[in-house]
Amino acid sequence: MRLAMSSSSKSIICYSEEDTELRRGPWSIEEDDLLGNYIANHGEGRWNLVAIRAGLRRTGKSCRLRWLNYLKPDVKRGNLTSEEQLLIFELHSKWGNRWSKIAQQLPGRTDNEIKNYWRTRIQKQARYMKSETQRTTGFVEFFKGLQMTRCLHKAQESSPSAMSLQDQEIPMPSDGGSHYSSFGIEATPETQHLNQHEQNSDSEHNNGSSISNSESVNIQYMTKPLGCTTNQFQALDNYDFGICSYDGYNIEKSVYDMDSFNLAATMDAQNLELPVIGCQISETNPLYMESECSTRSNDELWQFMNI
DNA sequence: AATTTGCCCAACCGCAGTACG
DNA sequence: TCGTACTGCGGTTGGGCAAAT
Repeated sequence: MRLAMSSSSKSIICYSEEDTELRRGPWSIEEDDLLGNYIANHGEGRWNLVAIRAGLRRTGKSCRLRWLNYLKPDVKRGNLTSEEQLLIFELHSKWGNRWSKIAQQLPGRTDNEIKNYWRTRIQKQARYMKSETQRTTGFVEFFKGLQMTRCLHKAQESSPSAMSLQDQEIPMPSDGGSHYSSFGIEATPETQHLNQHEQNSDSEHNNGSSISNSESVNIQYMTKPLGCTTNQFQALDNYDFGICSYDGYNIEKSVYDMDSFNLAATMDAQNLELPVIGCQISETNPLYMESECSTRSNDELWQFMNI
């Protein structure tokens, strides 16, 4: 009789040598060795056979998962870089929860890892949105920021030379709009309001477990387009992407208690019209976007509003 | 020092698509 | 064509750990 035991109580399984009961829970070093050695000699695939022939009391699915998420040599460890975070954000806005597809664009990162990463940000966002003061502004402002992001991308794609966001600078008010000046985004009343809102949220949340200022909306960073160099992302290291989990409205209500979030009323209050097709660039200021783009997010937003 | 809370991550589950006999 | 097995994917769970209380 052998006793297989891990720190997880659920994975304590007693079995005799002839016992065929499948093991569950965390993998032991011995199991990792068995699987790794087998795949090194025979290759991947036919996971049920792998499990049997490697002498593992695991399902094929379990073996596959362990290999792909942990044992595979090119699996990258450690925190996601700012570039990776931004790429995930962008790809998620394009593809939604297609984690495996997103993971393909991030060499060495697994879909599980990306999914976990995103989920933690979703949770942060859910709590953020639940905050009474955020309820009337946070989501809408964030959504507008997201739309500006996309507009900037589209504008860059359509006219890269004219849209050199790094080189151009639009004069901005000395306060209120300072968050947006570095990317030449015009400080609309909404953005100024947002800025004020950020300042308010500092005092409201910094002394508790709620989202800190570093997790609140900062369009300066959100609007950073893809394709920027590494050093241009340095600031991102100090800015968690928590707020970027704009899909927070997809969160299951029973889990995140989003019942109280009256988005429809919020939209009405903010005169945010949805959906608006297209992305237009102001003639007088090429860097100012008529800020609504038709996006998947809009579709989801409508779905959310229909809940 | 003890307890609670929140975050992170590994692993499991269920489902859908595909391959194959 | 149908049934079964296998594979891959996205959603979910629960334990470990550190920070907060």
